[in-house]
Amino acid sequence: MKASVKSDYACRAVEALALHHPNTRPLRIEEIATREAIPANYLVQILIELKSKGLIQSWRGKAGGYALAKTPREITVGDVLRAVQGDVLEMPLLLESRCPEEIKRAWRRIKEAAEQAADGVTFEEICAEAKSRPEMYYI
Amino acid sequence: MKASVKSDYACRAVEALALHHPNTRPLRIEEIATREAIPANYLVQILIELKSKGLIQSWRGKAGGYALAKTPREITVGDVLRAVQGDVLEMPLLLESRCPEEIKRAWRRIKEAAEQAADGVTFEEICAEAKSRPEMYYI
DNA sequence: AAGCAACTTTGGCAAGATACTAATGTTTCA
DNA sequence: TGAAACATTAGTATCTTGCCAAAGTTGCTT
Repeated sequence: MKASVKSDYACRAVEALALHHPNTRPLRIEEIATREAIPANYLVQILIELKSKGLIQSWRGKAGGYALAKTPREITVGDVLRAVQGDVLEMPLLLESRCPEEIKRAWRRIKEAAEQAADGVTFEEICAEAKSRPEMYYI
Repeated sequence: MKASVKSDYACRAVEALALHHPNTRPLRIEEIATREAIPANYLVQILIELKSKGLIQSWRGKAGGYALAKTPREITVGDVLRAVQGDVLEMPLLLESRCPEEIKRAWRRIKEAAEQAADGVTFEEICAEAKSRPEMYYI
């Protein structure tokens, strides 16, 4: 089981938007990409997914950009992972009939532990930590 | 983050050996492969890794095969995952300098939760569950 | 000492996933 | 109307996964 770069990018993008919150001016893709050192062309696709899951919203046109669709307190790392990769911990083998039930139970325990941990971290907390670090600049 | 088929095979192989424990006759690759419906040619490589990490032992020659190197109580799902994939939850992005510290902390919390869950499941428990299921046959 | 039955090692490989790039829309606003 | 932004789609190089298979090694048995 390995954490993907994409999931990391998604969390960092949401963090950038959360730090910007509740500023009314939306953040442009390029701004987020630059701040978080994410390839802009890739970030576009991630933002689309986050939007389709209702975590962020966007505006087109001249003064367009992105902003959170909820408060940072209402968004967890688990929400972001589910938006970007379907589930916090994907276990297709839980559907396999050849896997004995007792092994499946062990997998489920690990899956649920990871989910609880991910759902326990809100972006409000993440922002608080970011702001307490003196070397961090935010707007 | 997705659980691999390989990890599942590894757990099922160790379960087969644990159910056989403490019988002195070692289990042959083909026996394990048949019982757990694992491709034998792939299972070979998995067993080698489990052996190199000290979880199982083997004997060559005519009466050769595999057996646990410890008791089922001393082996956890976490041990098997670490043997087969290096870590319960691999997070190469924790080494990335571009990832802010507060996001890394969130990743670590998820990683540690998964590790604790995996380390909390011993193969003694798994065997107990297996033996309590009436449709399960073991020797 | 010969031979066989097992484990061991190595190499290869097809299919899919990952992490992008890029081109071309489409919408909004000045 | 045109520029600036988001949105969509296609392509793609690289890596990983999940295997197969062949050749090698060891130890027991006869």
